[in-house]
Amino acid sequence: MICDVEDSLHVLKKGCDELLVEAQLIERLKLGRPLRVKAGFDPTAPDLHLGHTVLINKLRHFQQLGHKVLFVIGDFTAMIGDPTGKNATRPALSRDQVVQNALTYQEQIFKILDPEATEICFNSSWFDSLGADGLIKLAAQHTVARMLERDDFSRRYAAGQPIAIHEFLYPLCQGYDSVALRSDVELGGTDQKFNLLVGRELQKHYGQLPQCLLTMPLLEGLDGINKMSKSLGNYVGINEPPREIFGKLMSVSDELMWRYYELLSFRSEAEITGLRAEVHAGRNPREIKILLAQEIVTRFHGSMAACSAQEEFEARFRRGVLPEDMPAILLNCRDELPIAQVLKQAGLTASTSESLRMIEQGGVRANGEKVCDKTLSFMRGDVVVLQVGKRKFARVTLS
RNA sequence: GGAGGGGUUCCCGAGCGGUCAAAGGGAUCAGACUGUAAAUCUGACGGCUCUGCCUUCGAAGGUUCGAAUCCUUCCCCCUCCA
Repeated sequence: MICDVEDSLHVLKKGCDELLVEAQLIERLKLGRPLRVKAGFDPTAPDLHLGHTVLINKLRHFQQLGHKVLFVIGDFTAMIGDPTGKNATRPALSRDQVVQNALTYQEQIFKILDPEATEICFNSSWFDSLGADGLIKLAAQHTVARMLERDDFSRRYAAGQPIAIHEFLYPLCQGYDSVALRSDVELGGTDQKFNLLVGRELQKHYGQLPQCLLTMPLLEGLDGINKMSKSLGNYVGINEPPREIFGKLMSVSDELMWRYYELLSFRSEAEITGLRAEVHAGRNPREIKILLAQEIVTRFHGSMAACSAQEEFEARFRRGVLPEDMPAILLNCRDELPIAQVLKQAGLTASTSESLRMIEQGGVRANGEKVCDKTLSFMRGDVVVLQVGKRKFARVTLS
């Protein structure tokens, strides 16, 4: 199972941003035992998105080399929230919610990871018993000056933005996870480097061999600028319906597509280089994007789903065909209801004002016909297929 | 504890008594075009019983014919000094 050290290292370093400290990792690989590879996830957002999978794919590499994955669910640290400039303490999740979210995680990560070589841990299990005195001892292991080295803190400090004291606890607690788990390696995004390093420091303080760290590049979201995150709404969730995943991936810019290939595709570097060459030679990037969308949908939903997602995409956006399964909405009305109301009540627009705007802009269709008359009304008993923009549909029945 | 600066519509950010539902940018949405939910261009972007009405500029009061803009109190943030 445990392969040649040099080969292992090559696989593990592929696509990674930084490996610290390489020499130490080599030493550990030479020990020939399965390494304890840690990665932490925040249970407040149980829906994993493609950004998370960059890391999970790397965990998979470790498993393929015979190592053990410690999948940490940060139910304790979630109360703090990783400092991101928002100084609001997140509400504590109930035990039930955390367990529920953890189950969702499992279901999702085991589409990539091997359950046999994965241990799921909740960090509340060691923090609950740490106590206030333990926390103070932990906090005594680090200084404010060191803490302010973190770029996020230093930037905010310099810009005169608030930093709440509890935010300092996050790196400490994440670091303490490594102590509690005696991790050999910790993975994280590049934005996690500071936290991962704190783990190393703390392990030394607690008399352990410091973990090695491996950072992975952050995946840009659909906008191509910010990192993929749920709160920014630029994400592709792996539990989303196949057609959504497919469509979102198709909406990525031609340039960003290559980034996604690098970080998400299981294709070899050679294959990807080949595809690039083809586009360079004149092949339509659209086709290459379809390949990517198919690969990703297949990974999470199977190849059947990928095929039908593609068919539907082509039908809808190239040929303008209405989708087969659109939400059926039943609205009550006394005798007649103006179209602006119908659109709002059917959830196709957020407000009547928006309905009217959409009509003005020519974005509304009723039974396939463009609606130009804002005063159009539907009568009780009418059944109408309404469309707003290219992506929102509903079959509305008035009763 | 003292002194000063600041809180504006989803975000950033102008406005500093009327012409302000509030410049500009970003995000978003719609349309055109296309190679796609790419790119580009155009437009929209508080709500409503929509040629008018209602609510919004940290909160509550007040001055005024009229306030995001002036005053008072309160809440919150930042900087410097202690």
